[in-house]
Amino acid sequence: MIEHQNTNPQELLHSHQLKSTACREGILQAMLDVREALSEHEIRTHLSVDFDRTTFYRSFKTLLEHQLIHKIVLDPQKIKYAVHTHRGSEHAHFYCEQCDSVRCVDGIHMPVVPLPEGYLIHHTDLIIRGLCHNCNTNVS
Amino acid sequence: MIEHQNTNPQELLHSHQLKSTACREGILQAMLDVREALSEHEIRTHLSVDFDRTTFYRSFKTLLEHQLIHKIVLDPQKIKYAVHTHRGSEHAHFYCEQCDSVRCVDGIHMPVVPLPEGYLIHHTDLIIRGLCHNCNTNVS
DNA sequence: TTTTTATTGCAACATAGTTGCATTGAATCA
DNA sequence: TGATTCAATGCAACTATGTTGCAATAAAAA
Repeated sequence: MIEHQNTNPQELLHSHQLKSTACREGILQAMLDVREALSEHEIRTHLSVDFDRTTFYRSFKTLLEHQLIHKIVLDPQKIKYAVHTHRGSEHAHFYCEQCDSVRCVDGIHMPVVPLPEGYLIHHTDLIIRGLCHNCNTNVS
Repeated sequence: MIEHQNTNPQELLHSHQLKSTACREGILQAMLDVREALSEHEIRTHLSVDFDRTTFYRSFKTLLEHQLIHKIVLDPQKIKYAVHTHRGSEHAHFYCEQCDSVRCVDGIHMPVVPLPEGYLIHHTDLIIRGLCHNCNTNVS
């Protein structure tokens, strides 16, 4: 149930043949700490050191390419990143429209989509939008 | 199978109690002509008249709010819009990673997601990425 | 410890979208 | 038909999310 509990950023990076740099480590550490999908801004505020935006995005790109993290696109101005855990690569994401949190959702079998002849599927993204337990029950 | 064949932008707008303006009409006309989800740029090049970007985005916003169109977010820099047809509001989208086209996919039953107690679902987005028939069979 | 190669920071640029404010235009009223 | 009214438009400025080129720097290997 609990992923990467004993895994630190350095180990993660080295196991993927990636150099261990401050920015990459910071990004991974933030994600491992918070256990929710985080935006660039959220990661930035979580870190003590500051990095140039370019460095951040280059780190994201590297981590994405090597599948250490994945990206959840909620809106052009609302992007979140999360570490890849033991879950299958295909899983859904729940987005709470009130508290703005994104959580990975296990136990989903992606729908079998009846596409016309000749279509090839590479990947399927499933985003569920609504209210999380906390925001749904604590009605203001 | 063919939607909005005899529907023109003015009728669409009036039936939704919206003023018929040049920009709104243009956007809808482009979508009805092309029958694919279109980006702002694609709509812009399809139109003869030019509008300010602000006007475009305000028109999108209005059309979205009144559910005449819907938005498909593929990436922060890759956004498409499509007219709402007779399909149910919940349908999947197929994105071809080669030719960059987005098509609405019918006949999908959205997966029933086993969320923890207390969660409330408002909407589900399903995006399938891969190669369309044309790009898959016409291999270069 | 030196070398090599990848990472970093800076500047500049691109796309997608929003807000405030003055002006114009669409639809309604008389 | 013409005046009125409120919404839509255009402009300027700003935000978030990226990307690219280039020189300086740091990480890992020799």
